[in-house]
Amino acid sequence: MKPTPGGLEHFRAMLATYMASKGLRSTDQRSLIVDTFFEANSHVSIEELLAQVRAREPRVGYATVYRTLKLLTECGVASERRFGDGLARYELADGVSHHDHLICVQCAEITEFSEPRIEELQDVVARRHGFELRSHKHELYGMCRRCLRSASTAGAKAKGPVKGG
Amino acid sequence: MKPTPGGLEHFRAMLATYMASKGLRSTDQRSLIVDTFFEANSHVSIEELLAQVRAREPRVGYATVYRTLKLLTECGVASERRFGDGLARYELADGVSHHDHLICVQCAEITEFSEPRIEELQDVVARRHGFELRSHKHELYGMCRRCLRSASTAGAKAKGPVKGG
DNA sequence: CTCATTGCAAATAATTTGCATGTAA
DNA sequence: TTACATGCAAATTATTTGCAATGAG
Repeated sequence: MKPTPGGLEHFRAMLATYMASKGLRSTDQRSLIVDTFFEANSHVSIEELLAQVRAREPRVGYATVYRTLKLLTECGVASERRFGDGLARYELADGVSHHDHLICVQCAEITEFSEPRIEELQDVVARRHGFELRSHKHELYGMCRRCLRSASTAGAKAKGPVKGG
Repeated sequence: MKPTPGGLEHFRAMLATYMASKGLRSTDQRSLIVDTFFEANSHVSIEELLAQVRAREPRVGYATVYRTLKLLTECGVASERRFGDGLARYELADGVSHHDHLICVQCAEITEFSEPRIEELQDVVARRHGFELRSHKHELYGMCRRCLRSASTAGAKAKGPVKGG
C-alpha cells in the first residue's frame, strides 16, 4: 500500500485544516516528522521514525515525535496499530480501501491484505448484535512463506498449525 | 461463552500435565488464583482478578497473579487479549470453537461473536499469501445497542459511522 | 507580544524481576 | 533437603507530562 501522490495531498490538506481549526502552529520539527512519516514504511514505530528524523535533524526529541504522531492520529491522517510486540506502530489511515494485517510469528514481518467478503460479513455480525460499526482490527498470525521454507530446510522446528488464541 | 464443566476438567488436566512436565509445584495461592480465574467473567484484567482473589485471601501479591496468568497462558489454558484500554485481559482459551469480539467504544462492554464464514475466508487469505495460520485476532469496534439508544434519547451526540482505522 | 511548541527530565502505568524468606515434594 | 514459589519493592518499558526556554503568527 504505497501512498499515492494524490492521496498524500489529501492527507496534507486534512492536517492543515485540522491545525488551522485548532490554532496549531507549523514548525520545522513538525514538518520534518510529518514528511518523514509520509516517506517511511507503513507500520513504523516511534523509535524507527525518530531514528529517521534524527538522521536529518539530530536535535529532535522523543516527546515531539510522540506528540506529532498523536496529532496525526487525531486528525485522521495516521492510525495507530498494536501488534504483539508491545509498541505502537503507525500507518496512513486509509479509511476507504481498508486493509488488515498478516503477521509472521517467526520474523515479525507485516503484510497487508484486504478481503471485501470479510468486510461484508463484519457488517452482518455487527447488525446481528445491534452494533453500529466504527472500526475494526483483524490480524492473522502465522508463519510466512519464507520462514516456512527455512523451517523445512532446517529440520522440523515448526509445530502443526494451532488455530484459536 | 460459559465454561462447561467438562471443559474445565480438560483445562485442569492441561495445567496439571504442564506443571508436572516442568516440575512446578502446586501452592495455595496458585490454586486460589486458578479457581478464581475459572469462576471469573471472561476478559478479566489482572487487577480485577487480584481483587477477587484478595476477597478470599488478602495476602496474595500482584506478582503472583501475573506469574500465574502467565503460566496459564503458556500451558494453553488462558489466552491474553488486548483491547484498546492498554491492559491485558484474560479468557479461557477455547481453541476449537473460536470466538472474536465486539467492543463498544462508548461503554467498553465486550461481546463475543463467532462467524464460521469469516474463519473460512481467513484461511483463504492466509493461503493466498503463503501463510500457515496459527491464530488470529478480530475485533469490531462500535456503538452497542444500548449506547445507541441512550445516544438517540439524549440528543445527537453520535457521529456518523466511520469505517477503517 | 502572546501563546503554542520544544527538549529535557521526571512522572505514569502496566508489567517484570531480584531477593530474602517460606514451603511443597 | 532441595529448589520452586511468594511478597515486597525496585527495575523495566512504552508513553506522557511539567516546565523553562524558544519561536510562530
